[in-house]
Parts: sequence; C-alpha cells; structure tokens
Amino acid sequence: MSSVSLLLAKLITEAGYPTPISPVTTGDTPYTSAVKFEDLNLSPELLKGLYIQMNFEKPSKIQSISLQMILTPPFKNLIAQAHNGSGKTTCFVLGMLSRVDPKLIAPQALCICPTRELAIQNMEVLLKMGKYTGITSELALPTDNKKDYISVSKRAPVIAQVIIGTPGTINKWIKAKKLGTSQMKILVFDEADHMLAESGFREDSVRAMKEIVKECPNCQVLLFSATFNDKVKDFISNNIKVIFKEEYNELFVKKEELSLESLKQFKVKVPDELSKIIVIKDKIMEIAEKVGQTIIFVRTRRSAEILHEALVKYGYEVTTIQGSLTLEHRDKIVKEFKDGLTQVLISTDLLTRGFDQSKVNLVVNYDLPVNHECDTKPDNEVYLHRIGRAGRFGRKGAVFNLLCGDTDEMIMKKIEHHFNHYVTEVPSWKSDEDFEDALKKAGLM
DNA sequence: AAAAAAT
Repeated sequence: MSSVSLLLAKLITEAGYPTPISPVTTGDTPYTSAVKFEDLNLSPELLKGLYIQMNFEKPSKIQSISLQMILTPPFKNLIAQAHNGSGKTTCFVLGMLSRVDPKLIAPQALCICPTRELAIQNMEVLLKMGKYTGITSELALPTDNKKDYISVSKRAPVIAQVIIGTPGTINKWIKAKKLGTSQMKILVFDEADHMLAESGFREDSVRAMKEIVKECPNCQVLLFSATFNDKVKDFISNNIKVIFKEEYNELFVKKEELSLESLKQFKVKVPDELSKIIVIKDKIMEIAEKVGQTIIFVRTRRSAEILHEALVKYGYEVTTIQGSLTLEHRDKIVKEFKDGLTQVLISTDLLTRGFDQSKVNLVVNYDLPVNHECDTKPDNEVYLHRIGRAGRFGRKGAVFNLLCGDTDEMIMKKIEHHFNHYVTEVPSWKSDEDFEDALKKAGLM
C-alpha cells in the first residue's frame, strides 16, 4: 500500500468509520474522505436535491470515500466495491450529475445496467437527485416490439445529457450513430462484476467501453458492485486495466466481511420439495403479513409459476416477476410492489441485483443459488445479492434458506464457509414457535 | 438458469 493509501485509511478512521473497505490508489493525487456533502464542491442545485428530494444528511461510508475519488481532478477511473444497501447508486449518480456540463446539449454520461428494472430505478434516483439541475436524461431500453415499435434508424439522435440503459439497446444506438459518444465524460457500469463476467454481459460491456474510451480517451470509467469474485478480478486485471491505461483507484471489501450485520440468516431443513410449498404457505405467508414486504427467490421461471399458482390456489395474494413476462407486466408488478400494494413477491434472479425497496425485511431462498455450470456448487455472489434485498441501509432483516436434501445442506455449508458467517438452523420446519423465535432473533418482532 | 436482445 502506498503512503497515500495509508493516509487515506487514517483519514477514514478519523471520520468515524471503522470500515473494512481498503482503498488502493495509484499516482499521487491526495484524497481526503468527505464528512459532509459540502466537502465535495457540489453545485448548490445538487446539494438542494440531496437534502430536499433525497432527505440525505451526510455521506455514507462508501460515499465519503469514493465521491472524493470520483470528483477530484484528474478524474480517474474507479473500481469500487461496497456492501449491499450502502449507497452505491448515490455515488455514481452524483458522479454523473457533477461531471455533466449543463450548457452542452449532448450525451455526456452513460450508465449501463444488467436489467431494465435496475435502469429504471437508477433513472428515478437520477431524476430526484438532479431535480434542480436542469440536466436532461433518457432511458436506453428495449421496447415492447409488438406495438408502436420504432426502428433505431427512424428514431431521433439522443440529445439527453445522461443516458441510463441496458447493454443491447445502448450498443445498438451507438452502432446506429444515434447515441453520440464524442462528448462522453463519465461511463458507469452498475453491477460491474456481472457486466464483465464470462457468463454475463462481457462482450457487450467491453465493446461499449472500448468504443467510448477510443472516442474519448479522458472519459472516466466507474465500476461499481457489492461483489467482485476472483475470476472477475482477474479479468479486470488482465483486460480492463489495459483499457484504463494509466491511473485508476480501487476500493475492495474482503469477502468474509460482506455479510450485513443487520441481517439474520436462517436455514430450514425440509424433507421434500412439496414441503417447501407448505413452509411458504403456512409459515412465510403468515410471517410476511407481520414483518413488512417479502421477496421469495426461485431458480427458474417455471418454478416461479408453480409456486405462484399453488399459493393463489390456497387463497394467498402474491405476485411474480420473471423475464418471460411482457415488459408492461413486469413494470406493473414492480410498481405495485414499490408502492406497497403487494406484500409478497416471487422472483427469479431478475431482481437479485440492485433492487431497492426499503420495506423489504424478509428474503426467502426457495431454491439456493447454484453455479450454472455445476449445480452442486453455490453461487456465492448471487446469494449475497439476493439477501441484500433485505436490510437496506442498516435496517433489520431476516433470510430463510429452504434446504431439501444433502446437496442443499452441502451448498449451504459452502456458502457459510465462503462468507465466514454461520447461518442459524430453525429446529423444525413445522413449528410456528420456531419461526417466531427466528423473527425475534432478527429483531423483527 | 436467468439476465439483455434480436431474430
């Protein structure tokens, strides 16, 4: 670690954050951590947005460290990891809004996200936070191609200053010369590890990054996520840092320190697949009424359907979201849940990353997240992102993992070992008291 | 497998 990083580490401690985030800086730009938003040279319009629209008081850990790195010239690239629900979105949205020149009518900031839902959510934050800035924005997302489909060649060129979208549409617009990249000042990858993972969006992401950096060598690139596994870190070291060329900053958290303190995790052993449905029906649905909103994660679209139908048949109100639904339907389900009109949502890994709904206090892994190449291995990253849908910003939350059979138990053990975090067993899947006990331990009752 | 997206 360089002397600069040591200095930074010291400053961070003095700011009152005994944080496991370890900054690594290259070059000799000195950074201090921001204690107040006023320390960041933000425009009065942005500060107003932060205080009045967002009701923020002071920067969170990750914000106080990363915002200085993002906003201090020379504007260096940044690879930043931080815990779920710790305010990463604010970091890059503030970054984008600060770097845009309001007088220049051209795309200057671009944020690429893995799902439509996340892009829409990020746009909502941007609009709120940037309300007084007059900065313009547009979503780059696929549309329902059945009705009023406008082909790319027919649409007008993008003049909005900030663009948020998904990789396919963004690349399509760039290729069709509808999204100009010549004035780009900042490029953000939300859920960057997934955007650069082999089985993820790697080609699309790298293509967009190369194209923009070629056109604008000074464009600042930000990679944000709660997880960066070793494979992705290797890929970034070998392929992305080359694109970054010179100087970049890094913030990482040890995997053993990624589990949220405020979340209490449980495992429930059940004898067979059918009893999983019984646990959801008799225990989870009853609990969900009392503790706030709940998300139940399943592995496949089909099992989402099956569980949904079973619960509806038993007379419970649930909604389900998965990728084969129409876009219109997906939007409706998310909106209803965010508006608090629905309490229990069944989801595939569509909502695993980034979905932010503060009232979610309970997450259920109906199926454990497994590695797509080898289903006896866990997908630790997906696990962490799923459970991170509860306990946003330090709120209390509970997680129930339903385990059926030896393989599930082994996978659960591996997850516990990976994060060095013991998951408490609920003694009996049939006992109401055991579940109530669990909620008491989680501080939800 | 699911995510985006285009076919």
